[in-house]
Amino acid sequence: MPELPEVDAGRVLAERVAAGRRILGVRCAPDPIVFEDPPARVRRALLGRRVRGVGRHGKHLWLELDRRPWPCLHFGMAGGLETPASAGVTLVSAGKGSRPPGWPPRFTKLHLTFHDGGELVMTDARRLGRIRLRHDPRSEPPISRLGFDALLDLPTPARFLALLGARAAPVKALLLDQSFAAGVGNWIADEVLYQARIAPRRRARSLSSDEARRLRAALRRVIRIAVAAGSDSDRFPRTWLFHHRWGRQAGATTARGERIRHDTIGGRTTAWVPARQR
DNA sequence: CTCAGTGTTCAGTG
DNA sequence: TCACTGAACACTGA
Repeated sequence: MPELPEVDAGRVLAERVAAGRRILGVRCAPDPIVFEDPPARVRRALLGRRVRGVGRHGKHLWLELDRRPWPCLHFGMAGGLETPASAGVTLVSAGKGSRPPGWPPRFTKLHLTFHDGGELVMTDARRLGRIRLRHDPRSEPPISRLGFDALLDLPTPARFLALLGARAAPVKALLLDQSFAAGVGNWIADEVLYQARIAPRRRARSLSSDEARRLRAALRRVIRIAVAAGSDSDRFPRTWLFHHRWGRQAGATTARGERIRHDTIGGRTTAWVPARQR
């Protein structure tokens, strides 16, 4: 679930299910990797609290409770939020006390139940996600170390150009750097570079002001459209590289028939189109 | 059985 | 010291 649009979809889900509700049940999986704090402390912090709202910065999400500390969630490579409805399970005349099949889901790490019967679950099969308690998430690591939120705090074109000028890394690596733009992950970085027509190995400081302008515009467009689609990739425009990048060895091509190349840049598999990106 | 993957961290390098 | 790179982490699914 991890790039900004999917985390924001999680924020919307949590807002709908949890905001204004009191937490009546807390179940923590015995997982010392995902839980930064002992489950007992997490439980004590959450039980009986009312959820005031849900915050997000980049790929980090947190619940704002009526008392601190607050739980902060990061979803790693494979984590996510679910409710019985979002899990595709329908409650139809289930017997008293019975649970819908497949609920709670496999790989559940944190399971919250609310006074109105709602439920919220964080899952993480790969265990690269984290659950931590913070008194003021925005002012404490790791969230305090993040750069601008790619949806809510995009710098002005002039400021964006200045930020690029300070960096020698390949622009692909810079886009993945969360202390630069919080929320951008591997597919968004590739999509943005494709739409901006900039080659991923270009050094950030080598971009012209026009290229920087295109990069910023593409970043804003991709993030906004993906968020507006509720992170449902079936609703992303068919022209996006996203839909074509996976065709690996079969000789993948874009919707316009251009060859897609796969290289490792910034430590990640990078899909790009040499015919279009310079 | 092997390997890639919507991520982050940290040791090593220049 | 700063910046950047690549391996490590952990586990599923192709």
